[in-house]
Order: sequence, then C-alpha cells, then structure tokens
Amino acid sequence: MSATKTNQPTASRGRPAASGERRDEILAAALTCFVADGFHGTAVPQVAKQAGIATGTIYHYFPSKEAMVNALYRKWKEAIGRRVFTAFPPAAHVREQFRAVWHEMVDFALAEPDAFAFLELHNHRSYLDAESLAMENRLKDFAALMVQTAQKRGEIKAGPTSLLMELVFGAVTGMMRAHWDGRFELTADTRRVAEQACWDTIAASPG
Amino acid sequence: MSATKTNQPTASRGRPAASGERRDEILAAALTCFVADGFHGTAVPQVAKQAGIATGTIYHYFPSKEAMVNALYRKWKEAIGRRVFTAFPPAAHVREQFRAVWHEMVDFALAEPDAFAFLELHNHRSYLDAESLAMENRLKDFAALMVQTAQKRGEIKAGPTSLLMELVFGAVTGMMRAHWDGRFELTADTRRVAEQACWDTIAASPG
DNA sequence: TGGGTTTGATTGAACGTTCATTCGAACGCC
DNA sequence: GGCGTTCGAATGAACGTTCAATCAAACCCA
Repeated sequence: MSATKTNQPTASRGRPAASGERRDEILAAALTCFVADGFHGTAVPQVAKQAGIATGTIYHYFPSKEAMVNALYRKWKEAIGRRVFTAFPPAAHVREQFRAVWHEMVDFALAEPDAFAFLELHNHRSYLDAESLAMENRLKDFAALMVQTAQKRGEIKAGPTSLLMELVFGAVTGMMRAHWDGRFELTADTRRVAEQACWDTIAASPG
Repeated sequence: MSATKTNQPTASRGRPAASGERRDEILAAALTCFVADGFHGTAVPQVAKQAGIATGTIYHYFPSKEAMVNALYRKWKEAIGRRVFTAFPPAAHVREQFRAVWHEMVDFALAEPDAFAFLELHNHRSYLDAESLAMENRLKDFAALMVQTAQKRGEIKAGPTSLLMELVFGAVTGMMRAHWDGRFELTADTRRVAEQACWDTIAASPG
C-alpha cells in the first residue's frame, strides 16, 4: 500500500519495438489527428491514444510536438517529391511530361489521402520550420523548369511561370477536396477530363 | 489594504461603444489572429489584445469562441456571395458571365486579403456548424447553374459540373496564395492571362 | 550454456503553464 | 438610480512536457 508519487506497474512494458517502426506508428497516428483537427487542435495525448501508446513514449522519438509535425511534413513532402521525380519522363514531349506528373500527383492523393490533405489542405506557416518550408520550393523549382522550357518553345502560355504552375496545383487540390467531400466521383473518365482541363489551363492559347 | 479577491479600478471602463461597432472590431481582430495562427492556435485573450479591449468584453458579444468564428465565417461568406451575385450579368454570354464572376472574386481577394485567406486557405471542418457550412453550398449551387446551362449549349466541357467549378475555384485560390507568398506579381496583365487560363480550363476543347 | 549485468524503450502520474470562460465590481449615460 | 457596457482577476480544465520507475531483451564472461 505504497502511497508514493511514483507509478505502479500495470501492463507490459519495456519491450522495444522494431527499429523505426514505433516512430512510423506515431507519425501515422499524428497524421490522422492533424488531418481531422489541425495541428493546434490536436493534443499530444490524443496522438498517443490514437497510436495505442503512452504519452511519454512520443517524447522518446520526438523532442517536441513541433518537431513531430515537421518530421511528418518532411516525410510526406519527400515521398510525393520522389514519386513525381521518378515518374517524370525527361525525353518525352511536354504534353506527355505534364500528363505523367499530373497523374502521379493524383495517384498519390488517392493512395495517401490523409497525407495529401495534410500537405495541401492545411495552413502550416505558424509551426513549420525553415527547412520544411524549403522542401516545398524544391519541388516547385523542378516543375518550374519543365514549364519554363515549354514556354520558350511556345507550347505553354506566356506569363509568369509560377502563376501557371499555381493555377494547376490549385486546380488539382480543389479537385481532390471536392472529390473527398463527395461533390463528384473521380472515375477514370473524370480523371481524363480533368487532366485535359488542367493542360488547357496552361497550354498555349488555341489562337 | 483591502486583501479581497476582487479587482481594483485602474482605467476607464463602462463607456459604451456605438451599437454594432464593437462587435465588428472584435470580428476584425479575430480575423487577423485566425489568419495568422489559425482558430485553435489563437487564444481569446489574444483577440482581445488585438482589439484593444478586455477579454471579458468579447463574451458580451459572443457566447463562445466557436460562435465567434462561425459569425466571422458567415459574415465574409455572405459578403463575397453578395458581391459575386450582384456582379453577375444574367443576360450576357457565358464567356462574359465567367469574366465578371472571376474578376469579382479576385477583386474581393485583393480588397479583403485576410477575409479571403480565412475563408479559403483554412480547414474549417472541425469548428464550423452546419449552418455555416451550408452557406458554402449556396454559392456553389449558383455557380453550378451557370456552368450547367453552358454545358448543355456545348460552350463548356462535358463532365461533372462540380469538377469543372472546383478546378477553377482551386486555381484562383492557388493563384492568390502564390501572389501573397510573393511568388509572382498580380498585375493587370497577369490578371488577364490568368482569367483566360481559367476559362480555358472549362471551355469546350478547341477540337 | 547460464546467471548476472547493462541497455534503452515504455509507462503514466505529476508539473507548471496556458486555455476558454466566468463573474463581481466599476463605469458612463439615461 | 439603474441599466447596459466594460474590465481583468479568478477559475478549473486541458495543455505540452518531464521523469523516476519498470521491464524485456541484449550482452557478457564463466
């Protein structure tokens, strides 16, 4: 009948998880919570509960809640970046390059809806650090190169490269949001229409 | 030497503000805070400080923080809705209707950047009530009617009406975000290019 | 191989802080 | 004088974070 302020043993502990596995479980739980309630709207114990672990364990893997959200952001920003970069056909015509990148992005969004929603549907500025924000630009610089090259050839509209890119990024984001909200269904046919529509956005005017 | 737990008088109080004025001041302060830090990232005393009033005064005008954010959302969603509806030329050709609506939205975004950013750049689902969310749909139903009519005439691409609308809404949102992030400048020329690009998104394919 | 030791992952109660909200006193105006 | 408005300290719940205790596994030397 110890009345000490220390904890009493209740369940199994001390068993280490396979390396890196526990960390990923925490990030997965955090993703679910952040997508539902946002960063500030999610409590750390809530993430722990979602992951099925104790609150303290989170701090064994991340020094702070902020470090955790930054790790999560980088993980998925890197994932989508690698996918797009890998799918990019350097030798193909711009129209083909665009199609490949566009479908890769949508494939990613459909395969990892929470990750896509977290990356694109939230305002991260108040808690992401400089390095995390820099990753965003690396992806966009790559896309800018593709667009700029095609602009010089007259295959894509003249005007600020960033404008054209953001119009398409924004369109895809809006499309995915509406799809998840159930405002329309994203069938193979619909995808084809949407891809063509996005290309028409930046394609050199028909005259 | 009163050691009571009540407060001592320090500054002027009790002076009533003109009717409705104080309420608007609070909403303006809340908008600034919510855009910067998000709803959950903003403390009520922070809003009070921004408004230059005491914390308690906020609760004279709003029963809770949640009621406040809902009032803010409705105020600006109604404002942009009224502007778009007023600017809409019912007798004009679809191309002209689209141009009018598009520029009205961008005008609003430039005139009220915080309001636009708050409405479109944040994920509201966790704190908006049903009535607030319903306002969103009323605006979109109106736009859907314009698009659907033109689709039947073959002036706009075939496909889910919502898809085409969301592509354009998303594109405009992405464009404004990039503009405010300083990724390009939104000059009169750029606006013209962007408007045409958005029209090309939904316009019936050149063939 | 076996018994003692070290390692480090895990726990959850506790801590100090901050949050949304309350409330009684103070104030200006009718 | 009383009513509507304003104030800001008080309140208790919830927050992010800490940490001593715990135990399973890995390790070590016989």
